[in-house]
Amino acid sequence: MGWGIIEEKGWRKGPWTSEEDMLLIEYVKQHGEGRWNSVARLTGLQRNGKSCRLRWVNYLRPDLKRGQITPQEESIILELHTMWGNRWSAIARSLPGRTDNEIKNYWRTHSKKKARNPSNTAEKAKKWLLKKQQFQQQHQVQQQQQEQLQFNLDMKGNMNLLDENDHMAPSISQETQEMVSMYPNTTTFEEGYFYSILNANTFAPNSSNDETMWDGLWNLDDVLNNFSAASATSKTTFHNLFAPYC
DNA sequence: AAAGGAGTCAACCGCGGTGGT
DNA sequence: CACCACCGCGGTTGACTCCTT
Repeated sequence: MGWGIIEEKGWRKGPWTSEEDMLLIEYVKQHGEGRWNSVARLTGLQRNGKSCRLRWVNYLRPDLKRGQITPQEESIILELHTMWGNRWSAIARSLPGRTDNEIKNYWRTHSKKKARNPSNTAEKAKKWLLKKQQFQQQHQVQQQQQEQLQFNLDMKGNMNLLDENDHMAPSISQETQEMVSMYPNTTTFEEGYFYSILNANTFAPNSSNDETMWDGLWNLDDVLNNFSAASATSKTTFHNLFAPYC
């Protein structure tokens, strides 16, 4: 690729030096982000606009988060990639402090691991979303029937009617009934479903001992971390993510 | 300890979109 | 409308580091 060389138009290529970084930071301080092609002219930096923008966006920006991707971020990346595919910049916008390049690299690294691993995360995610849809449909039917029941009760003013109508319980799947009845405090699909798999172990953990962090996402420990350990942030994040698609 | 392979990350390239002239 | 410059995005590459044998 020719690292550290001067190309024909006079632009430097390859790794950035600390001096170059300082020049670029100073430029952004004075002029703000953008107009990257002016950087060379105004600072004497021998880098083209593209290179400057990339360096700033991926490395020098002060709001960048350093360090490893957290399990929460990991779960968001997984879900968003399931929905949006390789739209790294869109995914990055949902993860403050992370860059598209970082997420892309992370995904590639972990998808390589997954390629060698027989368990299929994408399939699991699809199943998960499908179950969510089924749950929502069934829950909607249930709610409608409950509203109808309440309406009847109100009309007749007879509370005893409740018992008589018990046999008319909505015909939801056994799985969903369990989910709702066993975890009455759950108010969302995510909570109910993940609590349910804690018991039912729907996605049986892969027997391989060498599971990666990526696969670990679907293991119960992470389910607990993400949804049941009073992680309001996590729940809110998921609600925000899914709300536009519901 | 050394060599080779695997993993990680920064940076480049090409392409398409957008806005100005 | 056409052209051009700029910008942003996704794919890819290569250097460096870590791990395994």
